Amino acid sequence: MQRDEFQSAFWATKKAMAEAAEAAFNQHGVRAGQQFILECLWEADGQTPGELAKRLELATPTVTRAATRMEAAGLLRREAHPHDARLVRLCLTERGRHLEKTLEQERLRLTDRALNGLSNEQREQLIRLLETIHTNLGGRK
Amino acid sequence: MQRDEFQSAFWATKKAMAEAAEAAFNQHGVRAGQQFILECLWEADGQTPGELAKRLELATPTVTRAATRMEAAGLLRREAHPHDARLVRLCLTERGRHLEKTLEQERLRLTDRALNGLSNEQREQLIRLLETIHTNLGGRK
DNA sequence: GATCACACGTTAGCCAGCTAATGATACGGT
DNA sequence: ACCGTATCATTAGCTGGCTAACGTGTGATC
Repeated sequence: MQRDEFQSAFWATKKAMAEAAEAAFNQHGVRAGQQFILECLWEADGQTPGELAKRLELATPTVTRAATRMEAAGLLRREAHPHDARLVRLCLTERGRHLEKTLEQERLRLTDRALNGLSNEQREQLIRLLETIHTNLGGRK
Repeated sequence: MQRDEFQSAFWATKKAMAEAAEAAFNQHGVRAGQQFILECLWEADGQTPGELAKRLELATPTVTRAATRMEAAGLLRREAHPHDARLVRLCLTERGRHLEKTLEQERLRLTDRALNGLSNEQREQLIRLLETIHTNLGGRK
C-alpha cells in the first residue's frame, strides 16, 4: 500500500519530542503537561481552572486534575475566589514561582536540541509549514 | 520571556492532527492508536504482542491492552502459538481484515487535508525537517 | 532428568488527554 | 423574595502512553 511518509515522520517526531520534554522537565519534578499550566500562572497568577483550560485549549477536568497533582507536588495551592464562591484561584507556591527561569531554560534547550543544524530560514519555514497544517485542520487561533 | 514559536506551533499541530485522526478513524469503530496495530497485522497477520511492540516502538503492555480492547471490538482474536506456549498470536478477524482499504483511504485523506496547499517540494522539505528533528533527539531507526 | 535463568504476556498502577454526569453557587425574571 | 437557568469545579470512567511486578513456560546446564 502507499506509504505515508508524512504521518510516519510526524508521529515519530512527536514521540521523540514528548520523550525529550518529559525527560527535561522531570529533572525538576515537573511532568511534561504541567509545564503549560505553570507558564500561564507565571504570566498571571491566580487564574481559575476554566480560564487555564480555555487558554491552553484543554478540557477543564484535565486542568483540575493536573492542579490536584501539582498541589500535592507543592507547585501551587487552591485559594477561594473573593467574589464568587464557584471559582477557584490557582496560586503558585514559592517553589512553583521559583521554577520559572529553570524551566524556561529547559524548554529553550530542548528547542535548540531539536532544531540543531537548521538555519534560521529553515526554522522559520518549519514553523510556517506547521502552522499551515494546523489551520488546514481547523485549529483555532 | 522568550516565545518559543517552534514548540507552540508543534504542539498545536500535534493536537490538531490527533483530533483529526481520532475523528477519521472513529467513524469506522477504530480508535486512533489501534490503527498502527492494524497496519502491522495487515502486513503480516498473527504477530505476537512483543513483535508489534518492537515494530511500533511501544511498550509491550500498551499493545496487549490495546489488543484486549480490539478483541472486544471484534477486530482481532488471540490464538495460541503452535510451538511456544508463552507466545500469543494476534489474528485479524474478517472485520479487521476488511477495514484495510477503508482505513488506508481515511489515513491518506487526512494527510491530504493536512498538507493542503503545499507543493510537492514543500512536502518533501517538511518531511526532511521532521526527520532531522527526530534524529536530533536520538530517534531510533 | 531436575533445576535455574531467561523470555514472554499479562496485571497493576501512574500520568494526561477526553466526555458525561454531579454538585454548588450566581444571577435573572417573575 | 423565590425559583429556575446558567456557570463553575469536581468526580467518574474511557483510551493510550509508560514502568514495575508477576506468573508461566522454554531451554540450557548440570
